[in-house]
Amino acid sequence: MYKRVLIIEDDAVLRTSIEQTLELQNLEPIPTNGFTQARRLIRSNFRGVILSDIQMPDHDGFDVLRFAQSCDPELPVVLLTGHSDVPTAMRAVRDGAYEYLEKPCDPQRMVDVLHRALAYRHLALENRAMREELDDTQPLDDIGTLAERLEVYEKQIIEQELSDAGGKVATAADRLGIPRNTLYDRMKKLRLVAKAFRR
Amino acid sequence: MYKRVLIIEDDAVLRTSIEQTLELQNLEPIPTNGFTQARRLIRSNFRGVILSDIQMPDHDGFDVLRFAQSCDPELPVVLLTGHSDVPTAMRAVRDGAYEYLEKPCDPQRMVDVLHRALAYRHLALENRAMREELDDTQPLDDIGTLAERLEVYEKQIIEQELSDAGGKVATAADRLGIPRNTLYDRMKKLRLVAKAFRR
DNA sequence: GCATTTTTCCCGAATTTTCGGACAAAACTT
DNA sequence: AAGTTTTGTCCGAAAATTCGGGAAAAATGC
Repeated sequence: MYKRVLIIEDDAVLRTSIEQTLELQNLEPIPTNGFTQARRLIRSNFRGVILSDIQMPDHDGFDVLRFAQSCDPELPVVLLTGHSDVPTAMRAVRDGAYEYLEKPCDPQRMVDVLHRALAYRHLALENRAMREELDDTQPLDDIGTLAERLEVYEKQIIEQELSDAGGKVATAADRLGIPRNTLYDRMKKLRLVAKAFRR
Repeated sequence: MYKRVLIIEDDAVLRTSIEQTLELQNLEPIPTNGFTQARRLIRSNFRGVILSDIQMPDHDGFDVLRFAQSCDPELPVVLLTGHSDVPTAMRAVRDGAYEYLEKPCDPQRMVDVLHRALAYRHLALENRAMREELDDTQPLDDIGTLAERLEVYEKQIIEQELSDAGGKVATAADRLGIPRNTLYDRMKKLRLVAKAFRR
């Protein structure tokens, strides 16, 4: 499970306090003092979540939220808010923030929320990775004759074995249980050259 | 995105009120008056989340939570709690509840939380489905001669086409771009019988 | 630069696969 | 129940693939 929490908080005291709380709960805080510092860490494949103060001198929590959402709509942003700003925070939640926490907040509450956000993030990225893998294997349907469809697989298998053997046709043929010459025959038909697999 | 929310609430007035709130937000409430009634709807592939009162005459929210978790640890359970029970609810969250809502709660807050829970649920089930699909395509490695490995794929392709054609060998052969007799030849070699694909 | 390995191609025979024709049995129309 | 379609099987010739031997070209090692 993911553990990284990108903290965006200008108040050094509060930031350190949060850091300690998270460390005690076996999370990995990444402290930053504002949007500018955090910005370069926010990307679509960030394996963690964001915990940002909503009121800050240079940029506010909404800037963080907007930027994070633009990088990845499935990157959870938890907002820290003063009591007076609760209505604002609730609106932020409707705008895509994952959750808000009222300052000062119960540490246990904070880690509960962050754990949920991390679980969500984990699922979202795992999902994305699997989707990509599936896309690779999907386009093997519908069209073409049986022999044509099989050629796709044959090509994949031979490429795999050739790649494992570092382009050595002899060993690849061995692992495939066929004579060298036969593999050359197949390679010619599939327009494969051993050179492409040298390492 | 999923919309179903299984409501477990003994107070008919509150239940109806929640129902209306959810319907207005384009969600699909499934009202029940208690654990007994809800139990048969809770299963590992339930495409929605649970919203349960924590204090009820027959069984309490913990029974619901325990049962739901035993069916599926990734099935979110949101608990409704009176003000005095907040500490209990927070403990429940640590025990696996997705979130708690303090009664009487802001309707907007409720739908926000439910939406998050539904999004999580959606990801969790999608994930599971993809994992199964990937497991199917995985065992295509390492062992056997080239011809043997290809036979696995050939079998899959023919099975697929035969299944689509409802066991009609002629149409399957057509879709595969080979004569009927050839398909019979292949089927014999692969020990496939058309009967198994009739519907 | 020279020896050795490896790639790549060609040949031809043995084997396998393809595919059309034919046909009995089974299944379905009407 | 007769007629039509579909299934499943066998045959045999044409086509494709396999595979061992061989040999030139290219790459690699020393």
